[in-house]
Amino acid sequence: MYWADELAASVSGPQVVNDSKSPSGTVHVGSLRGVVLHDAIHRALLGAGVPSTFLYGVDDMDAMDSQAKLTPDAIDKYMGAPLSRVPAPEGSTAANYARHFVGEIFFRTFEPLGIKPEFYWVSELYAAGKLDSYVKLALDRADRVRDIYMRVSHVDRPEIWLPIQVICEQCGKIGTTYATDWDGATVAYQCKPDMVSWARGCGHEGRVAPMGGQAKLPWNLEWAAKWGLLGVTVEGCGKDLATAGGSRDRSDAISREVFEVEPPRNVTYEFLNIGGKKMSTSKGQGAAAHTIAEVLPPEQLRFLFLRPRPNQVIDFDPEGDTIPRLFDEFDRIAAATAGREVKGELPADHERVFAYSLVGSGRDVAAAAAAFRPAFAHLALLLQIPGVDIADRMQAEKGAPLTEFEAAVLAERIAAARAWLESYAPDRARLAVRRDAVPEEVTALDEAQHSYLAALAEAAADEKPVSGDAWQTLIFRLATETELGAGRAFGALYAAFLGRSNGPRAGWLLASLEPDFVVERLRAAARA
RNA sequence: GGGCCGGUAGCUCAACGGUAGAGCAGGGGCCUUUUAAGCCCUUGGUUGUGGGUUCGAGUCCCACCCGGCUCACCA
Repeated sequence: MYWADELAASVSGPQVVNDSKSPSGTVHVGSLRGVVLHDAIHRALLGAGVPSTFLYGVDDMDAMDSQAKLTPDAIDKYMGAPLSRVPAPEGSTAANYARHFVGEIFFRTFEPLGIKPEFYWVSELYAAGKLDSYVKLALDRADRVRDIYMRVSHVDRPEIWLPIQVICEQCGKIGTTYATDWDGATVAYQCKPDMVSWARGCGHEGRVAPMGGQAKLPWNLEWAAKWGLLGVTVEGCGKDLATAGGSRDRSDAISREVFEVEPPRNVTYEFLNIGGKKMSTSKGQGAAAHTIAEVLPPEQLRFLFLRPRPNQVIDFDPEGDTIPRLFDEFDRIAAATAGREVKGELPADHERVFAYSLVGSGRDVAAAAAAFRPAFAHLALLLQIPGVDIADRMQAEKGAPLTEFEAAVLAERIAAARAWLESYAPDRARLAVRRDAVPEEVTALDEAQHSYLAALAEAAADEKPVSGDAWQTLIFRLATETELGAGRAFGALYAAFLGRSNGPRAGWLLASLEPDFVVERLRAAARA
């Protein structure tokens, strides 16, 4: 059984699925894995008749700790401040930094994927006082928290340490304060200049009631507090958090022992690597979620994450064959789901994988599976040939007019193929006329082919064919006259202009180039 | 050091415990005005190593070797 269905079959009662994101930097594709997985869980629950709510929270009370996106003068002022209080980058209309990066950019990728969670912002939960009871519990039971840190993770907190992070009343930073002395209503705190290396505190000291948004719980406690407050029953997390003695273990223990709430079911998921290496935000290119979304239509993007098991690493190399292969594999699974015979082995639950990859849970899976889908690589090549009516060609391939759905798929794939050709496609997928020089592949041609090129050059100079048809006729006529044969004649042409052994309909290709260039190249290639 | 994932054809990968497969690459074949941007055929394997469970193991268990990521400060 598919893992999400298995999970759905094993729970009882209404479920609350939660996922969250700390918005401190650019959001890359890997971040989408959790989103898609949680959506699949949510859909599996609903499909099994289990009432389910899907929540998505933004941890925007976290301290700003990435200066990559700040201007130099803003670094000093805002590093260490809660993300909800850091201004958005210049030019953005968003209310703050978190709203900009998550609200304006990341969330935009959700909708096309058919993912519609209920969004919430943690800073608002604090401001509304909804987490106050958890803050109080954590402070009252600080000794238990310290014990858990020690026992679960071997992290030693001094006795005066308190599980609370106060926002400095003077400089507004949260990453630089150290709180002590909980008296049941207020804590003392110091805003330390050297608390952390990445931000400088102002030195202010004071007492404050850590309620109503004046302070936040440290990460592990905040996580557990959200579970309690929102009644979360299922929440997966990346393997970095799920490691033994790591974040998840600490939060689970805090949930049970400090807040006395059973933690949610976990689904640990692996990372997505780019070209075998871990994703690097600094490298930028190819990693940002919204960039990949341009090259992969929603169904393929969902499929990317749903085809492998959650705990399997995904290697995504946009410059390799990952993208075309993803389309082909999707189409293969679709064909299998439609009951057609396919080559190769299928995953055990291919029809479930296919269904969950579709955008929108209400869709007719059988009809979607049976729909005509043009092969991605084929499309990418057709796009590069001058004068091809793709819609026409596709209709001919299918043998019937495209349905509205199929036309939409086609449009989606054309856009994706264009984007792919522009940014990631390897040279061998690109059809480029070698304008600079005669391709060296020409030297591999035999004497008959060289004479053919010479003969064609002279015939072309003489007859000046203009249309694709005229060129095509000429090409064939000479191939026959010289007894070279069409195959080898075309091979010679492709070598001379493209440096490859095959290519698009040669007549139309040559007709799309300047006549002088064509004749000159034919002559040069004949001599090569 | 702990955790997770992987090691299967030359390459990239697939395979509810039930005859080890696909794509690409390689080899062979198929065009007289063209979906050769295609199609057909084909070579290729001691599934990292050693044990164990089983009628049966790529798959489950144990140990080990190699590689990758991750955690161990913060979130």
